[in-house]
Amino acid sequence: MGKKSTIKDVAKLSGSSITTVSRVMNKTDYPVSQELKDRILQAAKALDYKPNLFGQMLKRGVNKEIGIVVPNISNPYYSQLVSVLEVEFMEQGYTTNICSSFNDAEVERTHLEQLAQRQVSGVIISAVGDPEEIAEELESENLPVVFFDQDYSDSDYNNVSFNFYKSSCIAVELLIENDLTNIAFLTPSLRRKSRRQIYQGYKDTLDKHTIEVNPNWLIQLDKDKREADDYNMGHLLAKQLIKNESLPEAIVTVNDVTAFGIINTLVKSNIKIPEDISVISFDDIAFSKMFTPALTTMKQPSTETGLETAKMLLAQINDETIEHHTVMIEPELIIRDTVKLKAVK
Amino acid sequence: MGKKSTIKDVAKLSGSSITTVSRVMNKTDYPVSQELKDRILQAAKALDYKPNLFGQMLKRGVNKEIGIVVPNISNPYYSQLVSVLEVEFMEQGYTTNICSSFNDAEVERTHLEQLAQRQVSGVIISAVGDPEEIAEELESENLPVVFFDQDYSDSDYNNVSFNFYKSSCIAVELLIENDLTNIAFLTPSLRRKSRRQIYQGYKDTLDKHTIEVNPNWLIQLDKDKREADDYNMGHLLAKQLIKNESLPEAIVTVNDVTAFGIINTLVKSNIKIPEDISVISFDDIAFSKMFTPALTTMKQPSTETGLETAKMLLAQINDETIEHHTVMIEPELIIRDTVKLKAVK
DNA sequence: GTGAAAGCGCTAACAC
DNA sequence: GTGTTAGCGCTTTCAC
Repeated sequence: MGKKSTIKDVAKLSGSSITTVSRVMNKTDYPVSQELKDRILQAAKALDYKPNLFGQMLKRGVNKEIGIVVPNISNPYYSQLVSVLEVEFMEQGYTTNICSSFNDAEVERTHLEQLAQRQVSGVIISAVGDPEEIAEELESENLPVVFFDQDYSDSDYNNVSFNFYKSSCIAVELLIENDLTNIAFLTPSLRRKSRRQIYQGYKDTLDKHTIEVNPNWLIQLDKDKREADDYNMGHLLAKQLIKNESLPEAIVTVNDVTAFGIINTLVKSNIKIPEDISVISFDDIAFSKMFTPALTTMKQPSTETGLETAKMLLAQINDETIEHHTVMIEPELIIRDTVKLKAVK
Repeated sequence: MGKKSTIKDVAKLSGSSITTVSRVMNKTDYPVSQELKDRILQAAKALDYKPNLFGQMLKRGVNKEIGIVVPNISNPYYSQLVSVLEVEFMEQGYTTNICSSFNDAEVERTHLEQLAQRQVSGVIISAVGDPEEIAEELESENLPVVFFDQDYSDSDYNNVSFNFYKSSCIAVELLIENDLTNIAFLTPSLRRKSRRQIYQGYKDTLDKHTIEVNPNWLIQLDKDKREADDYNMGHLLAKQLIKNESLPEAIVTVNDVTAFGIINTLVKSNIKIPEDISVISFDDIAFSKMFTPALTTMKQPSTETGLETAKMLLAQINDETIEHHTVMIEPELIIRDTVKLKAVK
């Protein structure tokens, strides 16, 4: 009750030595007589002995713990993904340490430093700071790291990312196939690489079909607007769109929550979705199927992403390969009710 | 690069002793000549020295880390709340350790044991296992703990919970005020105490107005259905309701996601919300305002809950009071579009 | 089979 | 002001 019992207490109570207690507690295959083993186990139970982690770690120098750093755990995409990582690593006997950077490179640095101090076995990160710096820093500490979420496939990192470009092409193709060729692109900003990739897919696909892009149909918000609330971003974006004298037939936007904001604002202005305007976005969060009208979207499978990052990190830890890998997660088109499909003849 | 540098290395390089290095690195107000201090700091930087956490902890015996245990981080209510805790504790110089129990008491036990081993400073938990056992276990290790989410106000724990009963009364009063007196109660199950409290509020308020309760209007699902997916629960509940020859004027249900399932299913059967049936629920998650029709709901403020739990735990840690406290978070009625309001004359 | 003893990196009495 | 040293709880040679 008062003080925590230590290996010494167990040794004393069982009338043996700390060496043997250590051997028994760690279930090594070192030979210990059954009788002594029983006595020690019994003493340990009686004293409610639990090995002090810090004593162990200090000696062993390795910590079976994985650091996970994401921008914000309250974002459903990340919380879903982190949840996958939690069970995956638990099964492999690793503890997880989840940190939110709150989109602040400084906070991120602090977390990374703390993780290094704890001597975690590896780090999985959706970085907000400069990946180059992070990779260098971590690898100088011999910490395996895998990045996800952003596409660094042209650099030399361990990286699992999503094929934003292809995803965007598929989305726009769907629109065009259904005779929706007057297509707007709405985004809070084009700062993130993933968004630029989506935009590129949009442009290239339109080009491919020799469809002229109306320059009014690229709508971005002022860059000084805080990126905090995607829903509100969607609202602002839609209001801006409505100011035009004519409207597009379809809208491509960068994520589901922004799409919700756009659609709700449009509907309030008596614009019917998808009858008047079709909408397609990217993510497929859980709520997208509950939304009215149910969202047509390009699925970015968080489960698969989680599984792949975990697998990659574990490989790094176990095989100690220095080689870096990139895995690209492929999109899946989820057709629901926000894109007006051409009537089948 | 190769090995991590230790306090010894710094002492050697700076030509001083490990004691002084320790003193300088810990920024104690112990007097050290400016000149030596500079030399040490410089050496530390050159070697990229970071104190080994385990060495420190072993010596100090305290760990400025808080354990947070929730059923599932992927649930938006919890991820939101955990996010609040993260920033709150970060500001106080504590690290957080977030664990999901996945509604499994066994997993929860394991997490708690690990947290105890790490000698965290305290634990915040939304328990799935027996709180009595948990409290006893943790307090025998001198670990302050505060429970949230469930109402243990009649027991002697540190506890911040939500006034489910009052919340339910307010919800039902709103319905009655608007001449909606034929009210159904739909719930996945009545196993959790919080749900029984909501049910009790429903019954008592109806009683108070001497409104007869149609026994068909209490709908629960078979207890062997897994509680995993509230949305699907809502779907099942609504299907069951529709089987009746007549329909209620209003529905009370236990959380927003279940309400989404109910409403979408009703709408598919050409029942108009709120014209034909009004719906009110509990939570006010972020999506409730995005949903169509926007949900009328009793807000269970996760931010306030997070702030209160953090405050309570910090008080326990710092004041070392043994006294237990209970804080009740009060509900807030959020009127949106799912309850048909009586026309004002 | 078992245990004594060294030492992981650090802090804090205690000298000087 | 500065350094020596004991020891936190544990694992692991090494000797018996």
